[in-house]
Amino acid sequence: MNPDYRDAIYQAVRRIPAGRTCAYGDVAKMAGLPGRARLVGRALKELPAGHTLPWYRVLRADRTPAFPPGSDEFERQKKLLQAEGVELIGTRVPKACFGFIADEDFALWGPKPD
DNA sequence: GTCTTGACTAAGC
DNA sequence: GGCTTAGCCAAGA
Repeated sequence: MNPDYRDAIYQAVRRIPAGRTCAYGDVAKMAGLPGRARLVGRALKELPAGHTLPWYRVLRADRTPAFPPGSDEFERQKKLLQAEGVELIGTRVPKACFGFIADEDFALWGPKPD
C-alpha cells in the first residue's frame, strides 16, 4: 500500500502549534487534500501505536470534537487541549484558538510543508 | 466489482 | 442554536 495521503495528513497534524486547533478540512487542505476531511478522520483513526501526533488539536468545522460529549475520547481530548491552554467552552473551543487559514498563520505555517 | 461505513463539510430549512 | 440532505472519497467486507 502507499498511503501517501496519510503521511501528509500526519505531517499536517504535527504542524499544528500547541494552544491551537483546526478543522479536519483545514488539515486536509494543509496536507494537499482539499475536501478530503473524512480522509483525515480515517487517518487519525488508524494512527499507529506509539504515535506522538496531536490528534486532539483536530476538531470538526463547528469547533466541536468529533466525539460525543461524555465519551472517553471526548474527555481525553478536552483534558489535553486544556493542558495546552485551550479550554472548551461547553463543547467548543474558543474561536481564537481555531483555524490557521489566515495571513499571519499562512506566513507562519507556509504555503506547503517541506 | 459492488455496497456499506465513516473521528467530515456545506447548504438549506 | 439544531436537524436533514447531498456530496465527497478511501477502506473493508
